[in-house]
Amino acid sequence: MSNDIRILFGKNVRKIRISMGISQEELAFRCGLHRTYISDIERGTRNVSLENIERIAHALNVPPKDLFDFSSIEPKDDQET
Amino acid sequence: MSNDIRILFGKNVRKIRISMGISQEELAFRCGLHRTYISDIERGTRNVSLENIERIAHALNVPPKDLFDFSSIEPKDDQET
DNA sequence: ATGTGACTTTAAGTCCGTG
DNA sequence: TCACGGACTTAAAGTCACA
Repeated sequence: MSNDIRILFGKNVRKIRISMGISQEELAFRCGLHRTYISDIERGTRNVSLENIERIAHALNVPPKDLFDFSSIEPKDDQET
Repeated sequence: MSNDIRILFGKNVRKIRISMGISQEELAFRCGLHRTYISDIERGTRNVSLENIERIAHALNVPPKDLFDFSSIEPKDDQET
């Protein structure tokens, strides 16, 4: 079910934001984006475009591709229990 | 000058497409997107959003984050004059 | 087989609010 | 501090004709 790149992307944003210890509002401010928009993104309800991906990545101090690293969210079902 | 994520993204799409030996038209078909839209993306004139990023990545048989791996395009010579 | 300007439709992104 | 809705403006999606 890889349909939801929006969901995975949002989870990554949230995870990194939380790890930085900042609020959605603070992240929004650092991105120059709207408070409610960040909320939407984290909940996977928005189809974010390239330039905003970059802005968010920059505000989170990570390269954009880190926001697409879903390995820690969607573990490889490799059956390594 | 990391402003141009559109450019870098487009270059990656093109690079991978070429390496697959397919045309823009063929890629467009595999993505379910329009031929001219792919052309625009590769030239960096479009601000592509998440779902189309995923479609393109899928059509190119790479994970989305590969399209954000700019290391081979923007070599790291940290000479930021 | 691709680049490009123009165009219409759809969704991105803003801003007001409430619980 | 955040989820979420409604209404709004701007930009992305998607298509075309022609170079």
